[in-house]
Amino acid sequence: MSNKNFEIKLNTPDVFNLELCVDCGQAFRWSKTEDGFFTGVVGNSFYRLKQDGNTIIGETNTQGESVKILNEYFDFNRDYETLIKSYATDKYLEMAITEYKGIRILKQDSWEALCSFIISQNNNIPRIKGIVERLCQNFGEEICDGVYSFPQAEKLAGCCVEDLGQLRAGFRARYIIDAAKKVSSGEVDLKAIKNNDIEFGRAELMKITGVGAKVAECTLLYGFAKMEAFPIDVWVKRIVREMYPDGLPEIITGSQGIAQQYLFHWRRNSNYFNK
DNA sequence: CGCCAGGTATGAT
DNA sequence: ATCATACATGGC
Repeated sequence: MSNKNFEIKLNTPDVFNLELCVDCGQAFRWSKTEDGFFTGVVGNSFYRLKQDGNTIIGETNTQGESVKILNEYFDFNRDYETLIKSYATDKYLEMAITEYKGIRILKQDSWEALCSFIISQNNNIPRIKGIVERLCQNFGEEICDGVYSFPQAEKLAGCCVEDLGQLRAGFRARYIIDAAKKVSSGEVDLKAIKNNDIEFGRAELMKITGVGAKVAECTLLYGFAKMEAFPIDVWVKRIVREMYPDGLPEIITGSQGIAQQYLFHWRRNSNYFNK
């Protein structure tokens, strides 16, 4: 590919860790290469990124505003330093942050997030990535050599379950199609979800077969940047039961989703739990 | 091989 | 309303 190189200087490098951001179970299109770069697709652009202290070294296939796009994607204007300071008053959040500082909630495409988290249900992360990759390979547009965009809802709306057989998505295939049909027809209005409160979004998304409370929360958090969304999966269930039997700490109110990401990753990966 | 995975739909109490 | 079970597939 004909690469365009760029650099991003981070104002607060201590609250950004590229590897943690793209590999903490919130996005499924990034992978690490032998040379320490992370490759992935944002919108219709392919990126190769590497963090070196306060610098992100980048390459992309498209001419354009990569820096601006990634500033938005990584949500660099959000003040994580202040947030993390307030979280540190809670014992367990403090432990999670100490070990995994640098996690941020990415601002992903709404439809991609919805579709990805439909696929995520009762599934494991490596396999989710595989299904998403096959979905892109089979139904997306080739944006550079062997790299495909995430397919539009309109494209999938015309598919039947058999058409998705190659994905090996199992029982989730019909859910993907139902979502594609309802989103492309406007029966589920993603723009309206963006512009309305979270309760509206919950009700709207749960019109889709295969979207329950958990997938709806994930979509609202990762696909609509609604930081008050709080997905409860098996790991968060565990941590609530073990650490917060009497309720979550008050300080996370308004940014529960961010706290959730730290706790999720910590509970799932930390040796503190002697996994 | 068996248990489990960033759950949800469905049907039975 | 709450609870049990099936669900496709494959990671570990």
